[in-house]
Amino acid sequence: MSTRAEQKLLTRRSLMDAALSQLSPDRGFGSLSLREVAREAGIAPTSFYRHFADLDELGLVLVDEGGVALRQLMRQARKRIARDGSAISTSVETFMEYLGNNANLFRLMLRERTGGSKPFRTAIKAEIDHFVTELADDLRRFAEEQNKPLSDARVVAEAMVTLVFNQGADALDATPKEREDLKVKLKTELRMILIGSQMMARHASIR
Amino acid sequence: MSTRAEQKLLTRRSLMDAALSQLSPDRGFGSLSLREVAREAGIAPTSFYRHFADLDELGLVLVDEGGVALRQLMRQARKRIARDGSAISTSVETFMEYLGNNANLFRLMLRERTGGSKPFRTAIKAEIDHFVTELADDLRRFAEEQNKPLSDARVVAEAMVTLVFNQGADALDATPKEREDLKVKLKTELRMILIGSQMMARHASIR
DNA sequence: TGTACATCAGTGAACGCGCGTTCACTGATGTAC
DNA sequence: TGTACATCAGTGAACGCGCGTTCACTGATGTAC
Repeated sequence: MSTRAEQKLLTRRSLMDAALSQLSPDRGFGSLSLREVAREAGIAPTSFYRHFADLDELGLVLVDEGGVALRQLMRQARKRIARDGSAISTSVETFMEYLGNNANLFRLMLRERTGGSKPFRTAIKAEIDHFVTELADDLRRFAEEQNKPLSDARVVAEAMVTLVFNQGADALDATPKEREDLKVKLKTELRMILIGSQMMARHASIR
Repeated sequence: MSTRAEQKLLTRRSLMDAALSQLSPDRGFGSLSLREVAREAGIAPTSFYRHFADLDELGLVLVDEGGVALRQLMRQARKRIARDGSAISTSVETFMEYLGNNANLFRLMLRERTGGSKPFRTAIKAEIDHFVTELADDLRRFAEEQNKPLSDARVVAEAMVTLVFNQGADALDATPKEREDLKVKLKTELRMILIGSQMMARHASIR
């Protein structure tokens, strides 16, 4: 690749990192300004337009990155579960680890999921939907392997993802100690759903 | 009450309603402007200061109103459950009804819970925490009446509230048909948690 | 009840500020021959 | 390899805009006597 093109990619990266770095518990993507992001990235405001049509376009690229992170997370979790067993505990640990390493990326996904503009919400919903679908598949496979049938695997997956994401949002702003408590709570919640779903499947098949 | 004081309260109400009316799936409280709200309320921007120190102060009053709505909701649900039974189904129906009648008030509570400024998040968390505590009490009482012990009633209540609020946020932007599907899904999720918690309590007491 | 004064919700002009966006430009990098 | 030209990432000045906030004001309502 040529020097000029490489440099351009680096600047683009700076802009994306600058946007991410300005996110915080107090500030959502919607409160960023183009000039602020350019300033943080160390370029003139006008140069922003060499890379993105507007802030939203940059944001959508970040959402894509968030989706990639989610898929990595899922792969990692599967690998660890295959090795260590204990699906729920391992998944929660893996999720929290990813959360810590990509705090602002997840902040974006967690917050704009409800707060952002239409294209944002749509894009994030698509990423999460994909995640839910994969999780539902895993749950069905697990259920079959262990011969413990599940009722409404997709609903189970959705509920789990909702709980994980919400506790995740809380964990982002929590102290390490609180974070441990959140993990314990989250594992309990997921276990309840799983057991409940298994019981419902049993009763349904008896009747 | 004097005419002047009455008029002042009416204007104050107009400002709060104006702020609420500007909320939408696309626009959070953070994107409102004082001038916009004053315009919508039909007064000069400068008159705003006769009623609130700034927009955040108005927002916090709205959060208080949201808390009142939540407590009403809970009372209403209890009354109906006492009459109709079917705690989960009745609660979900009552919640969705309230959601429809106070859409923007709930939008505020649901969104600023994660997206807003510190005082906002704190205020909303306090309201939700209160709600969770009451729900946990109800769950324990129910469990005792029916002689079906529950494990971790508070965790159950938190999980339920998280799921209800999240589906609620989705329901706000959904068509009536989608809303019915959401209700069914939500009831299934709540049942899973309840059954799961009962099973966990049984196993814990056996051991 | 009538009068003189106090209160205060609402006003309109004015301010400085950061914003997004346009434009014509510069000068280093890349390309054709 | 050397030269002439093309590309294009980054620039700085300039624009109009809506914003939050201040200020001295107005005039209807309220109060004291």
